[in-house]
Amino acid sequence: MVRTMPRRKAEGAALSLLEGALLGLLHDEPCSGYALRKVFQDTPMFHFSDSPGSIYPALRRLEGRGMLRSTIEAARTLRPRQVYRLTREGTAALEAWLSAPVTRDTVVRGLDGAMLRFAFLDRVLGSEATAGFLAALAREVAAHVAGLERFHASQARALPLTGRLALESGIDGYKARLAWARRAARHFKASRTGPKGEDR
Amino acid sequence: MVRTMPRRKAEGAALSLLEGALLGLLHDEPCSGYALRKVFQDTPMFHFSDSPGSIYPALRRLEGRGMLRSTIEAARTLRPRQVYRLTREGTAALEAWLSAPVTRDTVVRGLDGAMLRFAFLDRVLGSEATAGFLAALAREVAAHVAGLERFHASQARALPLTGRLALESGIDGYKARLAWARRAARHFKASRTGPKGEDR
DNA sequence: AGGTTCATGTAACCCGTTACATGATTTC
DNA sequence: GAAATCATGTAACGGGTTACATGAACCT
Repeated sequence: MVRTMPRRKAEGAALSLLEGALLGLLHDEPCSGYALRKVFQDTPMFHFSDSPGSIYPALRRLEGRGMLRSTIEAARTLRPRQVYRLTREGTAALEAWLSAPVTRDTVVRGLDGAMLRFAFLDRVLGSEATAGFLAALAREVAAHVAGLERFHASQARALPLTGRLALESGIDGYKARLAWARRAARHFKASRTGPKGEDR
Repeated sequence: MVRTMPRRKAEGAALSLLEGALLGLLHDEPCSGYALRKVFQDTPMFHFSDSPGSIYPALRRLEGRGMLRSTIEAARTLRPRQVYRLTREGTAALEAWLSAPVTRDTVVRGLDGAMLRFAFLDRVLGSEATAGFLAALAREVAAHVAGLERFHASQARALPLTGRLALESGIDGYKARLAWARRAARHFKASRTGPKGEDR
């Protein structure tokens, strides 16, 4: 009676943040799992676990899904490195992930995913798409801020002090992101470049 | 760098964010799983999944750990509500979770957990502890901002444009949180109250 | 010779999400 | 009497974290 449907395993094959980050980094340049780990270790921007238990399985999964191909390099040196590179499908998946529309949900679920996508956008999809992304992000963040402020206006006195302050903190954070998005849009337009094609 | 903590090896039984949120809400007032779900649904501050698949199992787990006790309030209406309330151990666990020191890790792992804890702090631990929390948070966030700015200064020109902008966005966000924490500390001191609740 | 870095993995657990499922009660 | 809401659950899955494990190479 339990249907055990194919789950949401549809063709979309949405990427997790970690998977998106891996594909994005590998788009910039092919490298080994260890090198990716290092990036996570000493890059303060996006904190994924730098432990092998997350990266290696994720790489395997992506390879299993046909998005990555790995070749063992440095065969002579007895310290083999397994270097991963994007396949066409991998590139397609990355592009799909990056071009997913910025919706209310993107904002509500926290901006981390949006910022991660942004960090890869121009090199994969070009400046046009990046500008569009920023515009959409600004729009949605502004809408969310408005919503939060409505909530604040109507509920503030019903909330306990710390609850109210915590809410205000959230509003402040989103406002900062909004200001940034607008500034980045200007800043970004200043240096228009075509989509860099480094693949192959 | 700094290794993370031994996690939940011992009886300490660290709480997940969801569990902390549930205990915090139930500390304010006992209620049913459905009511908690509603809170998650229409409170924009902290978005947990409002689906039953997360809340009910979590409540069960907490009950199994002796932190909650549930009573069925069906009475006349033939629609039984299972009302959860904190036990002494639950209160203790909540207090322990809230009094965990604010460390570098607290900040690096994203401020969501910190803000969630803050939202419950004064009603559980009183204003003294809340003030201390804000001070510690400001200290750690300031340190993290400094670290990010060092990284920015040294790496900015090595980063691609969007990468650099994303980093700056992160810095902006933390700065907003820092300003908030300092403001909240003042604001908060303005209305000192003793720890609310039945501890007297 | 011994510690650190390079480099890759496995095993177990936890738990959040999605989807499925049920049935009573209120509301239009 | 249909739709929405109240109210509670289970099954299955994915995947991130922790911890354990191995071994070569490099530096001192």
